[in-house]
Amino acid sequence: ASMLEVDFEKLVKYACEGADLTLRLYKFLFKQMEKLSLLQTFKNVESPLIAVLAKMERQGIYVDTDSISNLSLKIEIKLASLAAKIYELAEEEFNVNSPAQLRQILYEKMKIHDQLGVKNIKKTKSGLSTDVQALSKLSDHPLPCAILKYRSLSKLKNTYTDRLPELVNSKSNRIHTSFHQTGTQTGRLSSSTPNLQNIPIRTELGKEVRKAFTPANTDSVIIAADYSQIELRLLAHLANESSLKEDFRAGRDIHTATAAAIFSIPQNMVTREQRARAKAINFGLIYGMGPKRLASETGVSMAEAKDFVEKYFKAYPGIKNYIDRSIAEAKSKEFVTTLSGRRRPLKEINSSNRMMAVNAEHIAINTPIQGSAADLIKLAMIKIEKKLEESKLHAKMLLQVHDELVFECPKAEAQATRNLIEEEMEHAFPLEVPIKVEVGEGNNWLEAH
DNA sequence: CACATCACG
DNA sequence: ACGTACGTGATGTGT
Repeated sequence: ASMLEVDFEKLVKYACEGADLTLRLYKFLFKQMEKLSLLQTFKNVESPLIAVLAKMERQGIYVDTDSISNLSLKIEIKLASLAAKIYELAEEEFNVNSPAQLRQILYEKMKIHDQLGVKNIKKTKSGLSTDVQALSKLSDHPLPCAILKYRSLSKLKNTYTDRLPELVNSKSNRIHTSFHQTGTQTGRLSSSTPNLQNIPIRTELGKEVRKAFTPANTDSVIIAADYSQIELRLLAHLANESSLKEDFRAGRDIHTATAAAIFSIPQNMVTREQRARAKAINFGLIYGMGPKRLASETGVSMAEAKDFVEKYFKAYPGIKNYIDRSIAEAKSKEFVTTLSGRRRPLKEINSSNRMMAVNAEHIAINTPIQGSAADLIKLAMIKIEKKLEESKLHAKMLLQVHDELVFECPKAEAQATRNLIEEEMEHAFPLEVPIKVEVGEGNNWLEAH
């Protein structure tokens, strides 16, 4: 029933109750925020962000449903022929989407892991895993190989190409996501119905999906602006690490610079493999990695991985110091904080359960970095929205994807808009390291990168 | 509703 | 001997 049909007396009671409870909640929660020193984050970041997000949700993003429906048809044909091939190889028909049935076929009926002599298949609670990591080890056999292709196609079709056209609003002809400010442990946003923060980009067919996100008319373009290495830059700032800061100030390729430092060689002598290993270390650090995971990521022995980490900490002593300080501080306070003062409780860090305590240590390293990056882009969003309004430019902010902002903008204003976005993102918050933003434009979201 | 899987940063 | 990095949301299966 519509609100207008409800009995007036009942409506009055309902509305007053809503107002009363909201006020009481406000008073209660305000005191809580005050106690936890969260007022700064609330006033400077979360509160002004509300209107920005509301505007983005209401604005929506245009999707070329014709091209995406075509993609669905294409995938459907490929899926049908892959399914036929899978049934032939398995010598029976079964539900390929069922991990349970798949496990039975691969490991019990055909024993493909034994055939190929593959040992280290990881287990889930219910038995041997059939996830992408496991099947990749078996991909010399045509059946797991076909299943991998089937999986990636059905994911693309079921989650994106079939679903997105259904979610186009018939009044606006656009897709309207919901952004959530309170859904994550770190201060990042999340996005749902649909989640527009996990639109494919890594595979060829995935890129086709991203190409369907276009301006609504030919007079406009999509602008995408990405923070470059934002988490490592924040690490350099938070840890106050001189060498890492200097690498960024000099505009060096950070993974190459790290490789040069670890292997004690000039930058121009760094091989692709050395750079890849340095990248894995840089990446792993942000997560609070251990040498075991590093060894498996880079394909070296445990001893070598330990050696890398040791050399890394020698090259960047500030990082080692920062990690030790962060964990010690987290243990004494039982919470960690970000640039804006956002906090994440971390009682588990003093747990007598070693697994839980170690996990909490990883969180203690990662959350200030990930959360500060979230603070930074939120501040940038608030400033950009304000500046766009003041400058009478017509660009619309459409999406935020953690280190990226997406806009739709009249072609005639594209250059001025790009300049504005870059300036505000790079100077959202003063840091000890330069912040770099890569801005691009195009006729779709993929081209804009 | 739990689980396994996989899309993204 | 064991497990084996941080943060999300959507889907299909199976109970």
